[in-house]
Amino acid sequence: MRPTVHDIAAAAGVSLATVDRVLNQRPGVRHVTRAKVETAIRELGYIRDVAAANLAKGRTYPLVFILPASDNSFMHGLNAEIRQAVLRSPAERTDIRIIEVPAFDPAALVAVLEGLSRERPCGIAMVATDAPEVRAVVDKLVRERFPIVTLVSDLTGSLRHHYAGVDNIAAGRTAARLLGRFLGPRKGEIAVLAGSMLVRDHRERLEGFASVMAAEFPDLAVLPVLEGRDDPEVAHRLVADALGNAGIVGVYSLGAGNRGLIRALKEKAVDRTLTVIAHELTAYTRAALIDNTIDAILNQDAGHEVRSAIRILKAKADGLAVIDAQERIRLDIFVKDNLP
Amino acid sequence: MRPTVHDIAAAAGVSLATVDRVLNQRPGVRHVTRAKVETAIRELGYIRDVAAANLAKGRTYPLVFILPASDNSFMHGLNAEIRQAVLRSPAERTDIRIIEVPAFDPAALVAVLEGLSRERPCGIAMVATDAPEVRAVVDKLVRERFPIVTLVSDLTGSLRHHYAGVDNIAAGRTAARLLGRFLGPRKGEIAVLAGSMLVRDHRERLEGFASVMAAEFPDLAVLPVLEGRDDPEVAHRLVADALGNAGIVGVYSLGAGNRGLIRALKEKAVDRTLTVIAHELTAYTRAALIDNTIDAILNQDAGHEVRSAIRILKAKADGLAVIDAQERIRLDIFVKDNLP
DNA sequence: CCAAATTTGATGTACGTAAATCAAAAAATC
DNA sequence: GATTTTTTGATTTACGTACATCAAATTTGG
Repeated sequence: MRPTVHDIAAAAGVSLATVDRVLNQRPGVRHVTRAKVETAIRELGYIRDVAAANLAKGRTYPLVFILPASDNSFMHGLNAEIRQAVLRSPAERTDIRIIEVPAFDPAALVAVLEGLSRERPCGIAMVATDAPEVRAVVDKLVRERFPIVTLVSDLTGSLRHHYAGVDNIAAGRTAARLLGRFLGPRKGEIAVLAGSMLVRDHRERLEGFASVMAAEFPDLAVLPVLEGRDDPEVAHRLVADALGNAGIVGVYSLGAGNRGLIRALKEKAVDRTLTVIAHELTAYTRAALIDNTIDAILNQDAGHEVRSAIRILKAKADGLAVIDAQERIRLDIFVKDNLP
Repeated sequence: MRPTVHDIAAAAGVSLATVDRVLNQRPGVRHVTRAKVETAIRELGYIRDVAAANLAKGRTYPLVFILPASDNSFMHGLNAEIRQAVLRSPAERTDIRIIEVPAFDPAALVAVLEGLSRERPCGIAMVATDAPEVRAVVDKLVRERFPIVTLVSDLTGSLRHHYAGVDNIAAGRTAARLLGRFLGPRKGEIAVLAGSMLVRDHRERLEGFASVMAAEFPDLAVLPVLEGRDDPEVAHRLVADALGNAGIVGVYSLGAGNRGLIRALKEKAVDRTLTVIAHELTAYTRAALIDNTIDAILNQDAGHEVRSAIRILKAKADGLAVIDAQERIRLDIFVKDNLP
């Protein structure tokens, strides 16, 4: 049987009340007594029964998710996964609120974060916009002991406790490797379609992609990035235009707006053997993978990201450890044979 | 606030004791009364607080993991992950026991399962050996209300509640697709190294591999399977011999014993451009991926499989639902750029 | 209608922890 | 040494559920 507070009290030769004072860092305990209790805790290997404690406290975990108000499949999916988590709230003792902020707007994000400082949720998960002022508020909140995890898009250099998302540089590198290997001995040019180079994850994917391309596939030339603003219409136009260039042998789509990409490919490239790699598994990209318009899809599992963020925020709020391997967000690679 | 047993009692106009009798299926309640209580439960949307219930019951979950006594990296890793879970037992209220049985020995497995029928653990996770007599005991145990999940290797056609492992047919198909695409226009022969065709997961991988190869890559001929018995020495000999055939352009290693494969490749194929795809990420395959001896690794995450099996067995024991998406075991694809 | 059997209610204890109260003891201050 | 302050102990209640006991009410059988 694992030891209880009673065992600690007996071992330390103090009363239950004193043990409680030490455990919950209440005042009114001398240093020597505190030390005695802490020794007993260590020696008996006491671990607080979190379930019993939460029951006694009637504790819930008020969590806030901050998302950009972007109208693309991925953000919709992420939103849906959070709402799924809300349905599980009773069992998980969570109390989840979603706040949408204008996309690419650091000031708005900062304002929301400042507001939360007063509201005192027990954890914050946010899709970070990469800007110095955001970093500053995040660091301030972390110093005020708010657990914060970044979601999907990280805020490097900040004090955030954890990043629940994929390694985007590795994703770009992987895309380059697959594209390069799929193309084999062919020479030619590669079109890259991104959302915006102002978004950190897109920049990182491109960075990883370009570096592997340059180093390992010198026969393939990466063309200047097409910025489709994650909009299917814009993407369609840009790709359709680009495909006028007969030297293009491959396409890497590292952002959203794949619906436009797919349409352009079907119109313009029926007779050509383009190799195409895209990000994010949606109904559209899935269909395109099956009908061979796309050759591979790189994906991050939004459900895993949300569940992981919740687990981590709860653990941080309780000062508990997490299982690192469980919280690593993988880069899923799909070809038509391993679709879920 | 979510409703409690008290609310149910009040709503149904009965006492707490009666609600308790209904909830825990104790005798001594008339049909009409039972129906009243059940209606109240439904209408208030009552969900039992599992944490509080477990606290009151002093409940633990005695779980049994049955593994083959195979001496390969994957099984060692699986074993290690279970021991990690044992370390978390206090917090998770589990009580995990590992039983090793001789590999490929249905009779031994059946004997162990029969024994468990008396011991009454609240859940069983097993690496299944695919044999009719095993299926029969598993079905018998399921009918006796034991939660059972198969781990890594499934027992299709049985009544097991869940399979915590990858889709091996899809894995084989994926390997074929990657190999075929990596080889591009090259023609030649493909060597396949397996452990044993008596093991279901190996048979399935081969089946998936061969079908995609035949259907989509007619220029690549799959050679007869080399059965390396998951033994590095045997694998080394077989592969070294096979590489005498200059027509071989690719290798698919779908089992264990990759240490032998890698050694043979480094000795015999320095001057050749073989494309190699192997299963299971270990220290050896990882190194080989990095030094370009292997081109891609397909992997199943043993840690995820173990944690998933535990979650599912606990949920089944409590009659709770699971999050399906969370329990899907993915086929991880690693190239040198997305190694964890 | 009475006795026996069944069903229901009332109540208490327990699980491990949190949190509060009040009294008692010890330490610090003058 | 008396007084104030700080520290500690003892005890109680609560969280939501499980489970046991005993009494009371209701139903059933004869």
